[in-house]
Amino acid sequence: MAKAPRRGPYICGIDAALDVVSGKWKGLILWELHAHGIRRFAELRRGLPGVSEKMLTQHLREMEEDGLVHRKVYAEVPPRVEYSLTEHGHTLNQALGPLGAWGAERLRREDSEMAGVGEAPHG
Amino acid sequence: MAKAPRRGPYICGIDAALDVVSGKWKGLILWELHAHGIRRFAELRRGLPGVSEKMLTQHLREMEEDGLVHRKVYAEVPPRVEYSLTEHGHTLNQALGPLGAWGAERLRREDSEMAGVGEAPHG
DNA sequence: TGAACCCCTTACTAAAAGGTAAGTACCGCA
DNA sequence: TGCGGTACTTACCTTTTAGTAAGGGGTTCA
Repeated sequence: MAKAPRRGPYICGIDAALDVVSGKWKGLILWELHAHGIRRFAELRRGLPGVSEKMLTQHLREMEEDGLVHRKVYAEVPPRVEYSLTEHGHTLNQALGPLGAWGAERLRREDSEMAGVGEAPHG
Repeated sequence: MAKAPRRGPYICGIDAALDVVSGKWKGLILWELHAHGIRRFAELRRGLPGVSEKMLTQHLREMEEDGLVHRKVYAEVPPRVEYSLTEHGHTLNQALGPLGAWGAERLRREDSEMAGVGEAPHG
């Protein structure tokens, strides 16, 4: 395997949690799965504009190892695989709520600054 | 500069927030600053076992650009620089609270699994 | 004189993350 | 026969992140 240099000795909970969600698409995957309950591979791919199949598989596998997503394979042809959040995945999503709100507010702030550029608040 | 490929077009708030805290030591820096209020460069370095000066400077600068930390330089000799959280830094820290709790619980779970390996909970 | 401390900066290198493109194996449709 | 769809895997390459090591310009301490 030679993979997974992650999962180092964590210094605190933030460390451990950030490790699990760091990855370009993991936050979005979590969100998609939360919003739709169950998604198939191709559905996730379409829901994540710009993701490559490699990255999607890779992230999904890591999240499965981390106990965040459940992967159900149907022994059919053509193949069918369904992804959904485990209970830990759900609680993680809830824990990410405040962070998402903070980020959204930050985006709003940036927009405001954008609009206000050039205006010197001379007072 | 040729730096900062970050700050890409974010898809959602989680994205925007994770971008700001992703970095090996940023979570810890946030925590240190939150716990102590004001810290000098060398104090932070001592508080983050294993961090290099380069990374510390780099992270601090990025967090300053992101409006999370305040950097106060005293025109003294020897130089003195004090770091503290801005208001956005404080709110970010609060938003990270639930995530930290989730991570801490995850660590506890891992410990339990470690201890419980080999025991089949047969019922 | 020399050493340590202060807060960095720079150059070089290694490792990790991510992107591109192609291949796999089987199906239904035209 | 060829195309598109299913869910991946593999190889190769680039970008990003992190680590190592050294220097710099001034101070106080021994």
